[in-house]
Amino acid sequence: VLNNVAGAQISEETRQRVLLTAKRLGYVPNAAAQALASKRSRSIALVIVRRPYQVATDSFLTQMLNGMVSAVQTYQLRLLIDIIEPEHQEKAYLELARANRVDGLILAGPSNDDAALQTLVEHNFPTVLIGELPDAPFASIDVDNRAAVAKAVAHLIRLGHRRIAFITNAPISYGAARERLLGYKDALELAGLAFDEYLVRYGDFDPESGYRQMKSLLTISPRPDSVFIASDVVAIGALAAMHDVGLRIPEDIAVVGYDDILIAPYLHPPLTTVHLPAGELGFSAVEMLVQLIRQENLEMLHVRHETHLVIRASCGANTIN
Amino acid sequence: VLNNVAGAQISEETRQRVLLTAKRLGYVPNAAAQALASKRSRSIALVIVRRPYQVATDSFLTQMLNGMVSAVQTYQLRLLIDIIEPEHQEKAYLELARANRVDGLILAGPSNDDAALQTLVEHNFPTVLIGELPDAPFASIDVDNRAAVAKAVAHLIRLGHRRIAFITNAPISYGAARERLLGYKDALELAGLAFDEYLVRYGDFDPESGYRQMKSLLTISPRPDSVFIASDVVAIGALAAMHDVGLRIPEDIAVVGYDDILIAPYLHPPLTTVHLPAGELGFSAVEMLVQLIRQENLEMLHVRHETHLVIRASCGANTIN
DNA sequence: TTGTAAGCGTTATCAC
DNA sequence: GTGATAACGCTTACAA
Repeated sequence: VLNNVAGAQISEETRQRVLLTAKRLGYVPNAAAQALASKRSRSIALVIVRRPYQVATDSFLTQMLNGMVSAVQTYQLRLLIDIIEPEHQEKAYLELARANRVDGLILAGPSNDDAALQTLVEHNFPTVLIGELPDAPFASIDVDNRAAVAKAVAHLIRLGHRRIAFITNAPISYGAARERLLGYKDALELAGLAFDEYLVRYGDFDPESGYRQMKSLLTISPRPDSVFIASDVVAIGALAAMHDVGLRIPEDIAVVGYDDILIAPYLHPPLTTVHLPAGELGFSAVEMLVQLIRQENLEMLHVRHETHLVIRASCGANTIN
Repeated sequence: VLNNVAGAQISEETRQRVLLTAKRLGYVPNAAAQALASKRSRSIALVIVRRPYQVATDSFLTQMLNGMVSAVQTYQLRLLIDIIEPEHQEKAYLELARANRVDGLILAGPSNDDAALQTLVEHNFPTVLIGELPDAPFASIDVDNRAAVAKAVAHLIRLGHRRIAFITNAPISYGAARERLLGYKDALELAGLAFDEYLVRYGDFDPESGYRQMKSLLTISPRPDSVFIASDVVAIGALAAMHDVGLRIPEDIAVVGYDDILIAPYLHPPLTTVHLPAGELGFSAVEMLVQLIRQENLEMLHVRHETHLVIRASCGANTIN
């Protein structure tokens, strides 16, 4: 009665009697016992492989988390969260899986060379990656980073910019950083502009890295006429660097970001940026994981969500994209 | 052997044999079984009572989360996270407790009139509140909001400001918002300045509310010469409103925020703000909860952390506090 | 120092 | 329709 089993062969009277008594007794099923007997913990884990302080600044992550929490609630699951440093990712999350503490895993930011991933595959443990990992046989959810950046950089070119600098969102060891850089190259090439390694800098998730790299870019002569920054959070630091030296945005230098975090419209100036559906990414990551757990067939092993460029004041002209 | 029991009366040889075989077999204890037998799930939950989108913008929350994750790792616990809308807070987290899914609860943002809190008390369930709740018999972790704001506003007064506006961090139904407003009044009173209800506006966690309330404040004539905003995130919106109408900060209007979120130094201009030790708050919330779970006596039922004013460009003169 | 058995609170299966 | 009983994989207490 309590579990609403499908093949219910129970008289309505008994049913009500059970329900009533359960309520009267304040009965709540014991989660551990359920998990033990059913071999399902009804919880999943979000594992973020990142330095903690880099998590703290990442409002994109928070938005994604919201989507996950929402999905988890609709599927009646619990969300466990773990943040582990890139160094000791060894088996940190393996224990979660092996101990059956969770039914599935959502991994954000692991790298290809992670040995633990291999173990996950061998045990056929339900896992969804945030961001694609080449050659990894995992379900993943992502956006087309390369195309999204190409489109945004093309916009800058269309506005007349020619010396377009680029700051990555993260070290180049991260797949997303590589993809975004490729998108930048694509756009340059398409416009017949030469790629200049010297206009590229490497951010590291936080504003401080953006500040530093932008300062470095500003020493170049002639100065870049615009800059694409592959993370809004990093862009916040870069903006500060430009303000520091009295540059006007976009008159002196145009800026385009990536992620469209919630404060992007409130920055000074409001930031033109590539919009990512953060919440939806989180939501569908959970959805995919649920299917995996239920052993249903996934229509798509790698889902890609749409992005679009949001034009605000930081890049000048209010052109339609 | 595996559990490293205290009264260990085991020959070193056997010990090694056990350890070795366990490793060879790839043995990992089943979490559910452990939880069932020991009546301890070794996990705790963080419950945030807030609209999801308001969580997404709140980088202060993220910083606190970091501290919690760190503490949870040192105590070998797991962290479950739940975000529930203020409306149906009814028993949402009660089930977590009653089902013994978690050993303890950290509650952020609940209000006094929450009936579920009462149940928690009755069942004597280990619970720590983020922020104090008057009359609630719960352990809590907080800062002295009132004194912190008073100090910051006093700083503005010392700089010569007289028409100091105030924007709350949240609706006044929140205790923290009330306390901070009281601190503002304290400072005014101490300086012999009249409190003017008309200079007070109510923020609502996000930048949009700050933008809106600041716009409203700017219609006042004569214009306020400064504004204290009881949340950096809300302040981001307020800054945008000031930029919109071409005000120079701090020349035309001085701004002081609250929280000292990680991007505060990178705002334009860098934001003077009350520093809260977000990570430490999170960390010690977990520590307190652990003591509660272990049934140890808490030295202090209500712990208050220190704050200090961080002077940056947004308030003008670079005075020592 | 080692071995044994009861019990934790469910689920799942099968007999009635 | 309903009731009984064996797992589930540990912890804990106690016997050897």
